[in-house]
Amino acid sequence: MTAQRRALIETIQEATAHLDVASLLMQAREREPRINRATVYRTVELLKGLGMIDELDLMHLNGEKHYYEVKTQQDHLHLACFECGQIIEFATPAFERLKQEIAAINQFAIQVTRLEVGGLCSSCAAKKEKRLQQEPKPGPRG
Amino acid sequence: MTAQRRALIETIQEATAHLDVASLLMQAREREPRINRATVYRTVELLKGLGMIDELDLMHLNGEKHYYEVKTQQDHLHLACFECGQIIEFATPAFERLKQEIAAINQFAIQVTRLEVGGLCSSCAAKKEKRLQQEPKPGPRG
DNA sequence: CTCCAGTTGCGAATTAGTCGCAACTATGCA
DNA sequence: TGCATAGTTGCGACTAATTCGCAACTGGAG
Repeated sequence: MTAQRRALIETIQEATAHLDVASLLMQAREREPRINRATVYRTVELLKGLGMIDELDLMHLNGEKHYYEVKTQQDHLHLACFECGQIIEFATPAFERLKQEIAAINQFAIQVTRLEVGGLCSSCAAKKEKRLQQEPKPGPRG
Repeated sequence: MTAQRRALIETIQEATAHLDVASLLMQAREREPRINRATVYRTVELLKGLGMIDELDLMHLNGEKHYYEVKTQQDHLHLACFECGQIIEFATPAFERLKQEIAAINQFAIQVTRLEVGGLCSSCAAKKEKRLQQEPKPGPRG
C-alpha cells in the first residue's frame, strides 16, 4: 500500500461526482502530488479487478473517457439525459432479479454488470414537448 | 443517400458478427471501395441518432473500440466472458419490464439502453472450478 | 443541364490509454 | 536498525481510436 494508492482510493471514495482519469489524477494530486497518469490507469485497473470500483461510460456524453465509482452492495444503473447531461442513479430490486435470471438461464457467473440508459429527463422532455407545440412546422426549410 | 452510406448500412444489416469501425470499413469497401474511415465514423453517428443501430462496448474485452449492430424490436443484452471472450446475446421480458419501471419511476423518456454483463461463461467457470480443485494451494509463490 | 446543400476524402490533430525500463520504496527478516 | 527484494512508480515515447477543417465532389430537385 503506497501513498499514491491511498490517495487514489480516498479520492474515489470521497468523490461527490463521477470521476474520469484526468479529474481523478488532479484531485488525488491534492493529497499526494507525486502521482503520475500511468499510476492512475494501473491503480484503477487493479481496483476494478478486486471488485472495489465500477467503470462507467455514461453513454459517452462527454467523449470516450471512462468514469469510476466505488462499488456498492446493490448495483445501480445510470440514466443519462442527452439534452442536459444530467446523470440520474437508480436502484431497484427488479434489476437484482433480472441479474439472477440472466445468471440462471445462461449458466453465467456474473462478475460485473453495467446498465446505462440514454434519453430525456422529465424536465427536458417537457421542454421539448412545449417547443413542438410552439413550432408545429419545422418543415423542409428551417 | 450516397453509395457510401448504402454500402455501410447494408454491411451492418447483413453482418453476422459485431463490427467495429475497422472491420466495418474493410467489409463496406468490398461493396464500395471509395469509403474513408472518417465517413464510417460520421455515418455510424448518424445511424445511432436515427435509432437504426446500437453501439456496444462488449466490456472492452478487446481494447477501447466500439461495436455496432442493427437495432431490433426487442432490446437484448450482451454477456461477455472474461476468460474466452465469447459474447452471448440474451433477451427476456424481464428486461423490458425493468425498462418500463425505470421510465415510469424516473419519468425518463428512454431512447437507448445498454446492458452489458461481464463474468465467466458456463464452460470457463467449470474449467476454473476444476483448476482450483487440482491446485488447492496457489500460495504466495506461484 | 444546372445548382447547391449536404457529403466525402484527405491528412493532420487530438485524446485516451499502454508500454518498457530504470529508479524507488514498503515490507519482511536478520 | 539496516538490508534485500518484490512490487510499484515516473517518465516519455508510443499506439489506437476518434475528430476536425477544408476543398472537392455528388445526388437529386427544379
